[in-house]
Amino acid sequence: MPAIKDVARRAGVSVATVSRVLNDHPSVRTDTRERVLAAVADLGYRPNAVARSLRTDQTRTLGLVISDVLNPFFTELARSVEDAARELDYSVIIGNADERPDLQDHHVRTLMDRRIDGLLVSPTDGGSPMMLAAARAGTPMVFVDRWIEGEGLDRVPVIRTDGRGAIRALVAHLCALGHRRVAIIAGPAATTTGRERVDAFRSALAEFGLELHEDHIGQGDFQADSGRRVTARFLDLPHPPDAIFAADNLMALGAMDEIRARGLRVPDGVALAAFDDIPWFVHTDPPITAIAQPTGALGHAAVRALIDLVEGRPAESVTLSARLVTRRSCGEPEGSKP
Amino acid sequence: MPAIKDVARRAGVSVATVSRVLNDHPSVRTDTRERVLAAVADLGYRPNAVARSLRTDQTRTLGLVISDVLNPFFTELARSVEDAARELDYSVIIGNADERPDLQDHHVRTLMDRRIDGLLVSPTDGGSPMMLAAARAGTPMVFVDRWIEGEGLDRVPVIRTDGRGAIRALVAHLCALGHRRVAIIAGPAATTTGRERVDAFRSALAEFGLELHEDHIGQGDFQADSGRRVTARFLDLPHPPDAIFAADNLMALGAMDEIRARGLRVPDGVALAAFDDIPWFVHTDPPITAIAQPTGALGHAAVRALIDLVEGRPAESVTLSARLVTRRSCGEPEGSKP
DNA sequence: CCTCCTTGTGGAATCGATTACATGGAATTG
DNA sequence: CAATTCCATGTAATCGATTCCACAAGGAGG
Repeated sequence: MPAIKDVARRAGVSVATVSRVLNDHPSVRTDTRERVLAAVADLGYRPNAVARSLRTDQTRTLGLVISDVLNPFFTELARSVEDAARELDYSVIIGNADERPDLQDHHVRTLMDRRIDGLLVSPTDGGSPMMLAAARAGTPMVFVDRWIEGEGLDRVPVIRTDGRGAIRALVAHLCALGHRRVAIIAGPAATTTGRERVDAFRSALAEFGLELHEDHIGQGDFQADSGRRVTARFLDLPHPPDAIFAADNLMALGAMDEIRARGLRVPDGVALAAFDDIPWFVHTDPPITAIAQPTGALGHAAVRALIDLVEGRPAESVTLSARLVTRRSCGEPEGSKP
Repeated sequence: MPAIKDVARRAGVSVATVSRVLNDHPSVRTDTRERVLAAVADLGYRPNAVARSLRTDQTRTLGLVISDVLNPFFTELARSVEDAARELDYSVIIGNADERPDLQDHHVRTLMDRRIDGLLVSPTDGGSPMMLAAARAGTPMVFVDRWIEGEGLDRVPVIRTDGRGAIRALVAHLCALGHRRVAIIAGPAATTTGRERVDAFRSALAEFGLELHEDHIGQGDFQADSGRRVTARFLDLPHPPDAIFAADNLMALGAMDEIRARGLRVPDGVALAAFDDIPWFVHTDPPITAIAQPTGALGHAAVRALIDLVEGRPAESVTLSARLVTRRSCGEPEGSKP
């Protein structure tokens, strides 16, 4: 693989001149520039990004650590992050934490070792030593979707969506359809989104004069299996709920599984709704009512904030709004009854 | 961020000694080693991977270029590749080509610029100049799932799954359930998997005395929308098929959509099956019969082959077998009739 | 006691780029 | 026409590691 000195030799100039041509520095005579460009083309030369990074102390690379690649919400997020970054000539390295704090730390560590310019994290868990270290070391850092608190982390912008409005709309929808005993499959209490969604749900219910009974809060871990388990517990209750809200898409799928395994139908046996909309919800039976996050906007905003930080500009937290997508899993949509 | 010379200063030794400790070279006195290690811990020093890569000419990084991150098959593949690589102390940088040759080339180029040690590709399209260049430059390279032909590419190992057996089983299953007019939603002819699946399907049908009519071959592009379009065309035929086989999961979803939009039911109105099994197929109505690839094994085998190449050992192509997962979308499973 | 080998360590070259500074020639100006 | 400025280019330092080579000290063997 040719290096800059090979190009220099072939063009009959010094490496400095080649470098100047490559970074289009103004003071290079046109004919020299052309000679260099010709040599570059002849040799198929491509600058070594490793060497360049060492010298300039920037990699034009962003790290993205997500909690679960297999969750369509996160792969959509990753995709939009990559799109946004590419437009600004940055690359993205994705690390999948698989909801495991140790893996999350592993990825943050290797990303830091690679001297990425900035870090985008959707943290799995509260206590991450490497992330604190990264923040303290002054690495530009932005949280997406979830965030954690900690010393030195209060300056980190958070790009997230506020589900309160949509959750309120969902509760209104459930009420309108006559559901009264509603339950929630919550996410891990260690995650902000886990806690928030329960809170929002509880207060929305209160507004409608309903109560969220302790028995009707199930602890899940954002994975399908936990949705199944929690739903089983709900359905075994002497007074089972008539509507279940899952705090993420995977747990909703698990819930659906369990409901169907018991020969119940959605929504007649029990209504179901989920946080995080995904393409597959259209195709399930029945299509699932869900709260959709503006994933694309989230990714773009996160990249913009991070690059602002990277390039020395201040960045601010952004909160977008989720919206309710009504389908048939809670009962017939309003307009469609005779 | 501390560099090796800071550690050296603090430990009162030269950088050479620090480097030796870090790479545990044997000839370092125990007490020196401890002094250095203490300095490393005190400063929270981490070696700069960029500098190390420049010097050693290896990045311990693999590139993975896939055709569509939003397709669960590929995200599962990416996940297993990352798992396998991590076990061998390699990182993975994923590039999403989005089924676009230009994006694929972009990713191959930036990965090469970063001097990754090896390249894993599931190519989108036949004519990729950068991939040919990479192969010619001697970059270790392995194809997964799909592959392309070309000068210099015949030495590239291919890690794939052979669907013939499973497709034969699927055809047998369809026949047993009384389907006779079967159709296929094919993938792009430019991809090997696109062509292969049609061929295998056609010859399996022939074995059972059935013919694959020209009208019953629809051209898709591995995206949901194309599945919908092709299915619409099938159902508008004077003699519409009574079973549809989609060459990938996304197109199957599109097909399901169209079928349902017309008020038809699966499998009574028309049977449906897909290549590539995904978790969601369990949850659709009805659950979809699919051909499952051993994705985890595929990823592991691909990484193993690539690292063999990287470390100078020879590597061979591997072909695994897919298997049929019978669910209810083609009719009641055999044993369940009274 | 001298030579030879081993062991532990430091000095300096090196990887491939970028960039401050030096330099020589042409152009501009008084 | 001499002095000054500017333009195009080259020389060399630098980034942070690894590693070859040199060298000093200490032990073994004759």
